[in-house]
Amino acid sequence: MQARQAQATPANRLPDGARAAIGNGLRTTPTTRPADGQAPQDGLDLLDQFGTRRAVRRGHEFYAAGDPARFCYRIVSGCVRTVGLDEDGRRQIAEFLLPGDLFGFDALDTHHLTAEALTDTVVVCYPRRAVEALAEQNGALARRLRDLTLRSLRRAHEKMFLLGRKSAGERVAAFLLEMARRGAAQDGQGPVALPMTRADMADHLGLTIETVSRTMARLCRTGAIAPTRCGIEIRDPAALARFGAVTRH
Amino acid sequence: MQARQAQATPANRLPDGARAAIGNGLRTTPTTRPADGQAPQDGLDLLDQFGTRRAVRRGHEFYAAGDPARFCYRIVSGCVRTVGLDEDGRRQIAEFLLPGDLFGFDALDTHHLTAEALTDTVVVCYPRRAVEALAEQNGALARRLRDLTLRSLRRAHEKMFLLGRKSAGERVAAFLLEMARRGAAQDGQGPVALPMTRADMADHLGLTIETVSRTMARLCRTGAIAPTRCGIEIRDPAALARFGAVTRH
DNA sequence: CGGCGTTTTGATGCCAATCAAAGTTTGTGG
DNA sequence: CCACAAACTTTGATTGGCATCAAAACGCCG
Repeated sequence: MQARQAQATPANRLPDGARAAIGNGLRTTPTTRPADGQAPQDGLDLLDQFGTRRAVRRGHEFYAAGDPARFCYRIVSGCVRTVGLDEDGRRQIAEFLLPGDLFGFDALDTHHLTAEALTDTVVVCYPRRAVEALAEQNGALARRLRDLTLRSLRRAHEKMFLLGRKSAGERVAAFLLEMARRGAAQDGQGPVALPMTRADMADHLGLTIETVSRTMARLCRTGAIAPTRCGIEIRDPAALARFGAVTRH
Repeated sequence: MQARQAQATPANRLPDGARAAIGNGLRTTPTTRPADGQAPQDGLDLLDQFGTRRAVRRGHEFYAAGDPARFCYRIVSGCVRTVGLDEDGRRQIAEFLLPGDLFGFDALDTHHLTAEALTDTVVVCYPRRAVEALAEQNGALARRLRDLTLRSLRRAHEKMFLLGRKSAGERVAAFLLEMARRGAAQDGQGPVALPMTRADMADHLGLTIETVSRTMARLCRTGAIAPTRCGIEIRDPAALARFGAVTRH
């Protein structure tokens, strides 16, 4: 795969907004969302008054499994992983979170996963007490929080399907397409930032690093994707979607 | 699929005209929980006034993936599975639900899984509109519903770990221990009902029927469990918990 | 440049899938 | 109540996909 495509750095080098402009000054000012005069339709807007900005360096954790759940977060920039670990050191990454995503809301009294910054990350941080208190009184917010959790649950079910029933090829292809979609990819084509390591992908997809690497190499050879400096570029979304389906069986 | 449908449409509306013919011989008495004078600490108690009893025969479905979410359910007796299916016919069973369990609450506008009765089942059935309306006004109920979903999410994450990182032996052992725990087993010993088929277990654990069967046979040979008429008996919970750990690697 | 962590690539092995068939249980109809 | 068909389960033989082991190539940062 080291075919090192010459055109590796065209003008469109910025698209991974995920990792652009991260570590600049961390203020702790009460955050207000991108100013817009619209009415607070989204119950989550209510939280903003309690939010404080916080920067976390790559590799550091927001909270660990078992910690009392004191804060919830919204990502401003950067990338986060939620990790489950077992006594043998086996790891399962539940989700990768990108700018705009919320995390830490999936807790009862304590967190059951660990949340770590994949890259230098800036978040808005909400005290859980405030969230709960507000939700108690405000139906819209409560509703919104439940929706959030329901969506998360739906994704988890899809992931269970992926892990239980899909081949390595399908898993990798599905993952790349998901990242493309979430990375605000235009029409499914174009560059996709992959700020995580192969080990992270492997632990997310229930595979080994070697299998992930081999599978991506194969995808490159078929021309469905091409490697870029810090991610890939999707050349043929349809081929990518078909992949695994052909390999399997 | 078998004929077994008494097309009678009783007094109360059935959820879905298409598949309406689910319940036969169903009374529609307003349900009250086992009478107890205690205050309604549990927000869910509020729902009882809206609940109606309904019987569904084995193999029939409560709702299908894609259906508008009109009802939620609590199991009185019987057993239910929530199923995800893909175009190739591959199946993933998200959960088995037992008496006392709730299901159908994990929906936004439509259900994304199918819910089917594993055995003849009796449920209490709550109109979703009523649930939502009540939750909008009642913070305790809203909170309770979110907790419910959060617990479900936590289980889903554990299942992702199981599917992504555990061996066949560990999966089967974990499943049996879980069923034992949920079946109100005394101290983890004793009989465990397994109302589902091997195919169901396989589709829940991301394995094949043959592998499930072989693994259980091995567990029987080691004396950790023993077969019973319609399930198993756990003879040695510790050995069961160790199983897979020794086999793996 | 040189050390180190990550990624790629290759060789080999093993667990679980697949293929196949016998054995058992369940349900149906005579 | 029995006979038979269909579905489910078990067991065996074989294959194959992914893990594991191993080492080279690459990229990063001091």
